[in-house]
Amino acid sequence: MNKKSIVLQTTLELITDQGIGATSLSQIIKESGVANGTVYHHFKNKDEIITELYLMLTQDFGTVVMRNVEEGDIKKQFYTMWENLFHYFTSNPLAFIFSEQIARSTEIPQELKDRSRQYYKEIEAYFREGVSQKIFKPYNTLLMEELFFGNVVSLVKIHENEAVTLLDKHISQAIEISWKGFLR
Amino acid sequence: MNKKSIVLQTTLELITDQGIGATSLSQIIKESGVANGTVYHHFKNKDEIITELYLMLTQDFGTVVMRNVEEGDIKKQFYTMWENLFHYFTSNPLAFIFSEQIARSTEIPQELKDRSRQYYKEIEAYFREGVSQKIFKPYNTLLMEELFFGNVVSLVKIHENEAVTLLDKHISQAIEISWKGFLR
Amino acid sequence: MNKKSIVLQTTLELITDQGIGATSLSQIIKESGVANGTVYHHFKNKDEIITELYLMLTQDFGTVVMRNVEEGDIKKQFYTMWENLFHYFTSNPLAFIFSEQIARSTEIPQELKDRSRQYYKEIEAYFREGVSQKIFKPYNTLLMEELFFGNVVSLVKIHENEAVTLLDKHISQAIEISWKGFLR
Amino acid sequence: MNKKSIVLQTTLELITDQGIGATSLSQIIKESGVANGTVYHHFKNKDEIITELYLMLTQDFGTVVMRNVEEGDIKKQFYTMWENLFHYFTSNPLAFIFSEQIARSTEIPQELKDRSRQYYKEIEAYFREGVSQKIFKPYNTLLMEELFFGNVVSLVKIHENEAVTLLDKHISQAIEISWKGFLR
DNA sequence: TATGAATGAGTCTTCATTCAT
DNA sequence: CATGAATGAAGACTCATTCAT
Repeated sequence: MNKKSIVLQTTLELITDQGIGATSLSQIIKESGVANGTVYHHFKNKDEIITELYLMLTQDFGTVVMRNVEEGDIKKQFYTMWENLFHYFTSNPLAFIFSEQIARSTEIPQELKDRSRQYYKEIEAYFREGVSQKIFKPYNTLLMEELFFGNVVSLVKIHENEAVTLLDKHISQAIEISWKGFLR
Repeated sequence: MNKKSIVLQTTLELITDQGIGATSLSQIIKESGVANGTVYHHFKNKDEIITELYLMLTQDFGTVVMRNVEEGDIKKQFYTMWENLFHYFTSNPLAFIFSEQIARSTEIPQELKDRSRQYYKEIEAYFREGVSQKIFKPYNTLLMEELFFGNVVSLVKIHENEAVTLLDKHISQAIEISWKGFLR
Repeated sequence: MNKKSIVLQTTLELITDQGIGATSLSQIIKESGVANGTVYHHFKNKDEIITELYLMLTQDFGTVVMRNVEEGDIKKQFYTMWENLFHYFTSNPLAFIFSEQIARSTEIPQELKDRSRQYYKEIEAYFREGVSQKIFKPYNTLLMEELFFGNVVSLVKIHENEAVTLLDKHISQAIEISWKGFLR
Repeated sequence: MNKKSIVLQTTLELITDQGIGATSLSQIIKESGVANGTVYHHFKNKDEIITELYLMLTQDFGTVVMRNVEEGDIKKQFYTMWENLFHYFTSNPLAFIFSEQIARSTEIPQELKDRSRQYYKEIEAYFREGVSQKIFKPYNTLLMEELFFGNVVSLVKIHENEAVTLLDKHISQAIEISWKGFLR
């Protein structure tokens, strides 16, 4: 494992722990046991570490939502997509933090944000199909996407909250609530 | 307008603009035109400014959700609560930022967070009532609250997005989607 | 003597010794016994220290050349101006370094440079007068100024050179050479 | 063109642009596209690059002044020497920068400086001859050299100044002024 | 001959905070 | 109430240099 990977890994751990803003380069350096200059040999910037991490984490973001989504049953697809996104976020806490913290941040170049928004395209197509099949009511598509996404996020936040234990049935309930909202 | 108010006001503007983490005391001092020591005369800490601001903004947080919520019709209550929260957030962007950013922040004392979660109590009571009236399906109450809250947040985020213009019908659609999810 | 003056004085000494480029802020801090932040309380920048020093040193630059220059005898005026400039530079080594090092530097705002070039105006008027009195040959005025200035600089450089001792007669010789060049 | 030459060439360009002090090795490496270690393979030091460059540029320094200086007429020799030096500096801007910047710099070993001062010997001999021919007044020889040299430098500086266009007649005037100064 | 990973001292600067007035 | 001088730890980043390949 080379120094670059060590730096990335350390940064990932620190950020997951403390958030992006609270993580200083000095900390990354101290924690990773790598020399000051070594970091700057591999990364132009502190931001570049974040960016690279971001790309690493979100490169499969687009595909993950649609994984195992089989043609045909709209409802079944909904459940799969929902669970995909939920498990992606819970098993990649950093990806979650990133998508929540960075998505809106002005210090991330638009081009980068766009790349992570790619997956919306497929979700949008999904909702359009649901509407044309007369299963969903013809709501505004962007609205549907955002609410869908927001529902998953809500559940992930509950899951993150250490004071609460999330059971499978709660997940089922959440998906059910989410699903019912869009129906005719 | 006294110096203390000036500091608070300036801080509010800076934070709304840049977020909490990116706002330094030096910046507040420079922007407000108030002297270094004056800030420390009124506030023990940088954190105390944030805290005071937070309390100022959230003191009506609890009541706002339940404003004009008339006894009786569960559905009508739902719409009123939803709109209350939505308008509160859109007309108090800072309150929104706070509730989004601070919720997770480790630098805010639990006691403070709890205080802002006060209003949940009333929402919780509302959902319990809806369930007992057999209008809502008996989902987990915390789950219902969070999804309700998350739906409003989703719409506020769309509203914040400068590239999108949110029409009244979209708000209606969002509330409808939100409402339908909880039904039996 | 307040901290600001101490910083300026220390900087002056260090720069005279080592040149501008070789003088670091850390050095100034260590040498002056002033705290890190104190320097930045008084100066926005490292450059601002230099600039302030520059203005301090060059504010009398304009007047110094023409000091004690009595109306009438062109030749006598020449000798006075020459000696004025020479003594100014030798007794203000930093002013000399500045005018040599900074004059051309791109990091000094034009406005600042212009201010120090102010004194040229008076020298220019002098040469014009000498020409109209048919004492000087009608050379290009800018050329005369620059050569005059350059002659003084040459002598100052010899004076600075530790290996050489400059006698009064050498100064006289230099002025004489300088003077004769411009005659008809 | 081998890597060593590339490094030297790049360094030359950067220094001409920014001066010696402002030119870092990192910059040279970045600009030349040569690897880190490659530079250190060819040069022991950062200073060694400067030194080598300096020697490259100044190796003909001594001969250049005396080029085409024919035996006999002192005045004609003077004009030739003057023009030689002037054209050398204007066509080798870096050599000029070096001779101006390095002369004073403490980081250049005395031995190196001396080597560049070699050419003074010939000029010194020239002035001695002029004096013994009773054409020049018996001024101190070092003084004459420095003033002679300084005059050329003054003209080069005018030439460098982008705001001014230097005509042939100005050059003639400058040489004439310079020449007359030394006469009996 | 050429490469680039690795280093750590050093650079300028920002920050939250204290204290005497 | 209000000021601003003073502090020093910590921040991001640059630099010249070494070394294994």
